[in-house]
Amino acid sequence: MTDRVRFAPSPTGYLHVGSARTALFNWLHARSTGGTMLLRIEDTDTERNRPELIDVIFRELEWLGIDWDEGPYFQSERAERHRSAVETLLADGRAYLCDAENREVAGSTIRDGLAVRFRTPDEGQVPFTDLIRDDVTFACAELEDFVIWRSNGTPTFLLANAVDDADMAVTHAIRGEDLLSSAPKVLLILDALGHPHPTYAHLPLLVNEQRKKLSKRRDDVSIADYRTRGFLPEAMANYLALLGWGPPDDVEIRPMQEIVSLFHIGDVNKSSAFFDVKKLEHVNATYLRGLPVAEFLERVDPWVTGTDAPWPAERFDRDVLAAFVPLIQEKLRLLGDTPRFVDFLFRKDPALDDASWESAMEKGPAAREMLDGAIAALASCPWEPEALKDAVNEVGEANGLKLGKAQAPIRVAVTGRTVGPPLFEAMAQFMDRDEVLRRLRVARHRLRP
RNA sequence: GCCCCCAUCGUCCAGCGGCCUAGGACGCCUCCCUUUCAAGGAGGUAACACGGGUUCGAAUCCCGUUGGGGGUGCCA
Repeated sequence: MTDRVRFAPSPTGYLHVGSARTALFNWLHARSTGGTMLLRIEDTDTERNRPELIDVIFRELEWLGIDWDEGPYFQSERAERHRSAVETLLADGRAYLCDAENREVAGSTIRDGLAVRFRTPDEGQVPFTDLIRDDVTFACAELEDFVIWRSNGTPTFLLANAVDDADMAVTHAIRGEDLLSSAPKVLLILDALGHPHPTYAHLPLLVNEQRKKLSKRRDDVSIADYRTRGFLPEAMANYLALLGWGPPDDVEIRPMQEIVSLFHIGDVNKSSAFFDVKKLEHVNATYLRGLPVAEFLERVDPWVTGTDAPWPAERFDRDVLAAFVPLIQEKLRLLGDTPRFVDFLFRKDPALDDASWESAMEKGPAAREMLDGAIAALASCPWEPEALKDAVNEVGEANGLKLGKAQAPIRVAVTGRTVGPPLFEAMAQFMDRDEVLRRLRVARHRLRP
């Protein structure tokens, strides 16, 4: 029999990085063992459910490249199974009805307005094997009688989880460590119902800089946010796979297919991991650099054709961008970095960056002389990168400046920023002489006298 | 409080009794390259929480201490 795993999110918020990592590790286990990945929506909490988020969660999983073989199943559609399991437990005396004050009420069938609690044994142990943590044991005496059925007529997570895992023949429950202490309760239900136990694997938690469990409320962790900031899904998934696990050969950035073939759930480590955006960015930059131009253009499209693009839509030229990409691709960390590297091509006037102007023009050396000199020199020199470079360099030398310093005022005048593409290539291949001269004059005018 | 889990560079990962004067990656620093920024190249910084055992030998096994985290809901 092949392994059957499930990712079982509850639709109470957007998919966040912790859940995505759990989904990914389930998926990795399924794909690396030839098993089956199920998707189950645990929507038993009618108070908190946000049904409109279900499709969003599906889309984020797909975006990450996480697919599933069965489902989605919805716990809310399995109420009869849950109810009959509770009736069985009630009839067997393994559970009891109780009122709002938690007082036991006589009766052996579910009744409106009453909750049902599982009667935990007074003594004994609940040992279980965890693929990541080895043997874990809880004493029954430590387990209070817990609610399995709410007074509003819905099952709790503990009951639904046990029944569904049994019905769906789930063999491996791979989930976050925050659920570790709920395992013995589920196991007790499974035993009382006569069902086998799945094997557990509790993943180390993802934590913030305070080493607290990542929380949707206080931490910026929505997968959607990372997507809109310009992270590539393959970079995101690759990085997520590195949290709690590492390849035996230390090659961290690699195709997911290779990770699948190297992954073993038992190799996952036990301690919590900090989600490090800096490293994520590095991974992303590496993937960005490796993208063929055509592919890059496709991926970056939302950032350059969207309404947020810092230029009038009618001035944007895809062919120009396509030709320009090789000049900047290796400089980007996020897709979202692209606009500010290319905006000067698609605007009438460059978007002047205050800090850049300040450093290159105000306190930078000899900005006036450089602009004046460049305006004169570039008026007649051959319009090609080397000639432009030589011309600017000559003006610089005349003012005692090396090229690095000399080009700064020109760069800011033409592109609006001190950081950008190779200047002379950009000018020679993507702008004409008149436009460059015009921008130099405009900048010079601002600098008067 | 009680229960459970965890403990190697700032961070992530490797290490599964000798190959460890602890390795890789991110970050940071220095230098080289250089038309900015990157990229690339060469270096550097930096860790086995502590105390006891076990063993010829411990980062690796055991116990304890300390520290951190999770749980303790008619949330999941």
